[in-house]
Amino acid sequence: MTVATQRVADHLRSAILGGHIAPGERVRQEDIAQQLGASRLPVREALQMLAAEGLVEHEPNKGARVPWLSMHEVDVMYKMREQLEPLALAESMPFLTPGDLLRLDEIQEEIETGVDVESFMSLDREFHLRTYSACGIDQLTNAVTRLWNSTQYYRRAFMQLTGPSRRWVVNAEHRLIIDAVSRRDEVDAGRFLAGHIRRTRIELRRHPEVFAE
Amino acid sequence: MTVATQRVADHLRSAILGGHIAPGERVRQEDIAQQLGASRLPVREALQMLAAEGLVEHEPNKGARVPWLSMHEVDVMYKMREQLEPLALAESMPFLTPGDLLRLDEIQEEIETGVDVESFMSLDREFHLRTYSACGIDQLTNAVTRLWNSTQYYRRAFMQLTGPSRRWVVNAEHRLIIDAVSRRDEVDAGRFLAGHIRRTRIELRRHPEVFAE
DNA sequence: CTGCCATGCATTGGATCCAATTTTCAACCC
DNA sequence: GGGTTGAAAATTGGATCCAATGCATGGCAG
Repeated sequence: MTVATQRVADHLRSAILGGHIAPGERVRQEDIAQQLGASRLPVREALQMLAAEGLVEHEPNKGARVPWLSMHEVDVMYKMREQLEPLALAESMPFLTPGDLLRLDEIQEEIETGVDVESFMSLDREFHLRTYSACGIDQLTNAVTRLWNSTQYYRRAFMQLTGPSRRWVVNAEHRLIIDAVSRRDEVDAGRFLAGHIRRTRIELRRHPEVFAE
Repeated sequence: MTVATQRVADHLRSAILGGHIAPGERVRQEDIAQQLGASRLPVREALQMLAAEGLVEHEPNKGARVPWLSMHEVDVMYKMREQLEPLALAESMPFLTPGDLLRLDEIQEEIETGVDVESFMSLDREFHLRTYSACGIDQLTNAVTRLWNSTQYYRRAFMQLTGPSRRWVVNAEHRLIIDAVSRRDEVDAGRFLAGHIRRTRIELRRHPEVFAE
């Protein structure tokens, strides 16, 4: 079961995260199967996984499609991030090596060179998620990753809309977080991280045109 | 796909939550299929869903089994609950009807009659989860429900071990929460709820014999 | 008697096939 | 001309079948 199913699930996940399958769009089993040279069966199993992750919706006899999220839904998901990510960072803190800290710095330096939207999205994602994975608690990292995945489309739409104008705020916040993590100050780190997420949420709310309805 | 798969998934979920399939136990596809009078295919798809929910682990060519959780994992999951459930309650608060509040009171009264472990588990679950579902944000209620599901086995083992001795603490905390919710005081309600979960977590940590290793 | 290897059984992984439902599109009636 | 109804095509749901992998038992050699 697993090998083909896993391949298909990974493919579909990155297709959705990459914006190649947009909200509202239907995912036909046969299409994906041919595209990957597999039968429909692994595709169906992969779709069940993605449905459980919230990346697709499944209606009986109608198939799978990527769901639209309302602004309110995304807003609440950002509030969830605001609660969970400081916890994830605190749980990871004891396991972060000097090498991890160096990598954080590298990522941030690259972000500050003023990369394009796609590169920024990928680097920003790594900046946050790689840090959390050190805690080793799958249930926690999975929950956070799911929140990132489900909201990725709207984050991209927002950034394409606003451009890199307020990128300097992100940089300042990231630097504060890096600094606190380096000092192993989990209270400060959590505070800065929560503030960072909170500010992003508020800014996102200023652009309702990104969402459904 | 969905009707049979959903049936199988629901069946397996309640079998695991009911303790009829314990951690470490293997879930054979053929067994479940015969048990429900279906073919193996819906079973396989249901197992993918449960795997994504964390209720089973899937190893290639070896099949699915219910995973053991370490004390540390459960501890972190309780910390996640401590973060998420106050948020869920706050988001639900505006949508709670007088009827909902009445139901909360009913449940708590029944708990206070001194029911057995199984009834308590079910009533306690309803007390918490039904409240949150009013918020209407699937991503939030699902996340919380998953945390309850994954830790249910250890909660039951803990209660069977300690008996109803400290049930009065739960009752007092529930009453505080009900009262705050009735007053529509989301700050107090969140505080009491977080404290309730936190105390449970600490007490659970006193019984390492419940966990793996 | 013990440890290793091989053969056979059980279980899972994947593909193909058929039935059921939905969707599309066109003809027809108002 | 627009809306409704019908049938055909497309798509999904479910079952059966075959291959591949893992596990256990038993035989053989040391």
